[in-house]
Amino acid sequence: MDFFEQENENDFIKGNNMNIKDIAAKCGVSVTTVSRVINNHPYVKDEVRANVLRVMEEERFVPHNGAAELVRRQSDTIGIIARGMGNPFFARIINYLESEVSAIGYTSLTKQITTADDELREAALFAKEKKLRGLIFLGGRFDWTDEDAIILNIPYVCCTFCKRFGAEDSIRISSVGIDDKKEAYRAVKLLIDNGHDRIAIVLPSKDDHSVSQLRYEGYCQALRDAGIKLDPKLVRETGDYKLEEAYYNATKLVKDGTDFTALFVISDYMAIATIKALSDCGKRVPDDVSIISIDGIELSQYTIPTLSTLEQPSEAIAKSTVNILKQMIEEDMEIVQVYMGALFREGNTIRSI
Amino acid sequence: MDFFEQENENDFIKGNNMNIKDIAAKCGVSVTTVSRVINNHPYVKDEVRANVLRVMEEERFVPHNGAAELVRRQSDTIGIIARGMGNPFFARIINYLESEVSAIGYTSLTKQITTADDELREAALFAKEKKLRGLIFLGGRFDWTDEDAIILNIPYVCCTFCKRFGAEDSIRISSVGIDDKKEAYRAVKLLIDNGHDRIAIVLPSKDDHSVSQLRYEGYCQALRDAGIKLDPKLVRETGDYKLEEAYYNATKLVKDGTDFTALFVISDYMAIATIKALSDCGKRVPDDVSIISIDGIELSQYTIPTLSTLEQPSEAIAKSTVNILKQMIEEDMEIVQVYMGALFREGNTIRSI
DNA sequence: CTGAAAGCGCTAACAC
DNA sequence: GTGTTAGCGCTTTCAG
Repeated sequence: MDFFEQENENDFIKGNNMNIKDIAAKCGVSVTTVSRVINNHPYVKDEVRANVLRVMEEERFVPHNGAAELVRRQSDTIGIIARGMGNPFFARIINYLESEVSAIGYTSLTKQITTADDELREAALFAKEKKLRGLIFLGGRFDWTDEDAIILNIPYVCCTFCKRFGAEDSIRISSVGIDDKKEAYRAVKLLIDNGHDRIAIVLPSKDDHSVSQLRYEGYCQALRDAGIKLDPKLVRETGDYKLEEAYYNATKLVKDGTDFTALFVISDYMAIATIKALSDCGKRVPDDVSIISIDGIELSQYTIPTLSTLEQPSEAIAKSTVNILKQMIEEDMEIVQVYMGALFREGNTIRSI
Repeated sequence: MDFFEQENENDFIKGNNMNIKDIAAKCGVSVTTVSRVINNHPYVKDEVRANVLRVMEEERFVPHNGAAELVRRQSDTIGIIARGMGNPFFARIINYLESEVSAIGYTSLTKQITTADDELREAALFAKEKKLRGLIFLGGRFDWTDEDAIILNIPYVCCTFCKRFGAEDSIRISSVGIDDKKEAYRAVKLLIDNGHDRIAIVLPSKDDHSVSQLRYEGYCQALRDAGIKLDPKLVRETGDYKLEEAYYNATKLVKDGTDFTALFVISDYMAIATIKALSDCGKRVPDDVSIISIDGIELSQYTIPTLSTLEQPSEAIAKSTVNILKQMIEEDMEIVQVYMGALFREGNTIRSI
């Protein structure tokens, strides 16, 4: 007994880098048996199983998953490719995605990429290097063709961005998210219904093949349907999703002397900077300028005044994304597109005129 | 020629899951040689190397790193254990850490854990399972003893939290961050120097063994040194780092009718909710209440009014963290503690009285 | 400069 | 129920 304790103590201290073989030896069984208990296979006598389990616990043994994956020639890992974690909306979605992935019994690996990276190429490398089973794209741009996508030989789902530009008719991708164009339409219509017709928009780009473009289309459509002529001076492109640029462009919008009474900002995050910019320019929200945006991040409830926004059902989106991917992996499910509705969260940034 | 093209096309389409052996065959060399060019070893004739490289490119071959790690019995991966990515401060630090890790030639794997998780246990599992070379703890609590830490048999450094509670005299951990107590002291002193002596504090906890506790100590010390008696009614513990709780507690502070003219909030993120709460209670910042906090997140520049805060040099902290870990891994460097100074970013939330 | 062969830690037939 | 054995894809001696 003393002997055993001593031995354990030593293993403990030296970091105990044992392998399945050592455990087998210690238990007086074969590696197969140990492997069986690790993987919860049947056909192991209860007492043997119990003993192996006990020894593994004692030795603080953790199997080397990588070796197992090598044999199985497949991992149980799902990759998440995220463009920009700076925006709290994405930070939150990533959280939901990760916990959902683990809930369905897979492991997740998140890779952040920058705007400059070629997401398809990065994804393909990531997938091959880590032998991923599936891929989730978050906040991407969509300018690839079926041809391009062929380098991804595993299932993938686009999260929070849907429509593909270019080959509109043959959309061969799965996606989950809100209908960006529709919700943007709804946001702008809300402003119009409140009597506004000089409605500016602050967005990264009109044609970057991301949600920004879709939301812009919604903006245009809403104006058109209301018989309001689109005034280019009211469209402000920031080039990216940064607060700094949003602030700068909103400031410029005011300084340019362009007349406007309402503002649609592409995302809550950027709206925060916009509100600040207006305030610094001496414009009151909503007395002088009404604001609405999309996303519904937690912070939108803490701006002054509280932001009126269309909230994305982020948890539901994440859950659905992961489940679809799971079905694509396990049951060869077909491509599907899921559109979820946003929820209007009324704040105090819209005034009727 | 036609034949080759056809062949390539097929590989391309079928996902081209080749291995080093296939490449070797295609090049008419041995796997060793291919391995050599993959790992940039010398002693490969230039033209052979060029040919192998070309074929790998053509086949879009990506070596299976996992198999290599298995042989080397070591990965080149550094793990990042993050408690709470919701706070933009952490989101940003993680970004810096990840890019710094890749800059020194390692790969990073980030694992998010919740407040409830036992970070040490999670870390130990993570380390063994992924055969990590080193570990970075972010935003953790520090209530472990040397005994506990023994289960980590790899180097690790704590990022943005330093001091350990409990065994104060034998600090056997590396850490990089600001001196939380000192900077909190500085923040509160700033309020005092502006004539305030009824200074409230909103913080997660007075004794949770996290930065919250350290910053609370700084608060107490500053009051003490100024001869101001600590009033328990001015101390508001939220229990966590959430906006909701910060809002609730700040509101309650006002509703309770406690007299105070200034407020020290433990983090910028929570300060945002606090400003909102005060505003909703009809208190003007800084006219009725002055506010200061610590962190210096980007958003702090977009609150109304602009938050006065002590900015953590997050990029420098991340760089230093990674470099220290690198030296610990590669050169068996000793434990070190690095304290960096925060920078006062003057906003408009402090008023002299 | 190049290759053959021996594993890394683990799983999965296949035999007993 | 249990053990033997042949690899998974790669690196690394050790001989040429």
